[in-house]
Amino acid sequence: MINRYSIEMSWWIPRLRTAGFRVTVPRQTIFSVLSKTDKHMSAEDIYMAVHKAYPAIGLTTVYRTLDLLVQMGLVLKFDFGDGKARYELIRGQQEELHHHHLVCKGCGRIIDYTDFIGEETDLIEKVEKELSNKYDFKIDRHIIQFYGLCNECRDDKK
Amino acid sequence: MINRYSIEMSWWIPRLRTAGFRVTVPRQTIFSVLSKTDKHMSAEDIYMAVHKAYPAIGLTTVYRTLDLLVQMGLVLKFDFGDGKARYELIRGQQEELHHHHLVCKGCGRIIDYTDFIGEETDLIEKVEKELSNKYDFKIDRHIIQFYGLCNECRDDKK
DNA sequence: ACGATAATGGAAACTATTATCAATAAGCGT
DNA sequence: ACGCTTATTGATAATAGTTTCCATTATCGT
Repeated sequence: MINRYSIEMSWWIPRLRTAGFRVTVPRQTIFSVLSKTDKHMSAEDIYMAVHKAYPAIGLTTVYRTLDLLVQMGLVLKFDFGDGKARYELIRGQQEELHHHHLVCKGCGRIIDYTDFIGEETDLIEKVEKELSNKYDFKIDRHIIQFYGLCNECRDDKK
Repeated sequence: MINRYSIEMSWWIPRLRTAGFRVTVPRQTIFSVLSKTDKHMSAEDIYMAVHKAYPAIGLTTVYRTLDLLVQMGLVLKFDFGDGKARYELIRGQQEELHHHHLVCKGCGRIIDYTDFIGEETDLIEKVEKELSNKYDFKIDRHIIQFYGLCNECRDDKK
């Protein structure tokens, strides 16, 4: 199995160029890894995946590239309370792709849920508008997360 | 100014005792600091405040005591994305004390808001119930946070 | 193909937090 | 009030994730 994360032209490359950044092998590889998973990978996870295809790419570059992608609004960075950041490619702004997270405190499993997302979004928008006015904030992001124990982790404790 | 965080008998002490824990000077001091602020203090912040009254109390003990208070459900631990945990005493479970957070990514200012808290709580409960069933989770906690820039931090960038 | 300079990689630095362990002190029975 | 048992403490060292430094490399406009 060679080069599972192959490099190809894709929509985000012009965005990099337009913003004045260079299109490099590490950047393309990291983006490719993110685009091919539905997991919530840590920097280390991404580093290891990238490492398989291009062993020369360093962990530092992974961190830098993730920061860049976050700055550019192509990637979301999450904290699920286990001490390491997780990254997720934004695939679109359509409602059906937007989701929030349900996290198991036992095993760290993360579930993307979309149930009630419409209702949540409506309320979020309302609250966001109110808070923006009242506290004179420019709000650009929100977090909704649920924490608990999944069935397996619950059974273990019994 | 002596002993700003003085020690007195309070409601949480029986709870410690009942749970089999000893009531120590560090624990009382740390609790007292938390009970006298509306800030969202980090472990270091708390350590420094505690240090003024009792210089002998170490940072390790602050961390341990905070963990204990979190385990006992007396304190909430938050992460606002700046790499250090923040702690907040739970003052009651009444609706008017429950709140969520609005965080400035510029200066780190944190605003407790209660606007629409009722509506949020209703929706949260509904979603929580649905997710619990669908994914067989026992959910015990949720996070709702808004991130943005406050007026000052926004002006700086212009 | 050339050159300016953005980007990279490895090592060291940094930061928040946790583990170790001998010394201390809370709270029991007396 | 006095010991005694053992939970708790505090200083130090260790850990983990992330960032900084800086000499080397590689992108891309010319």
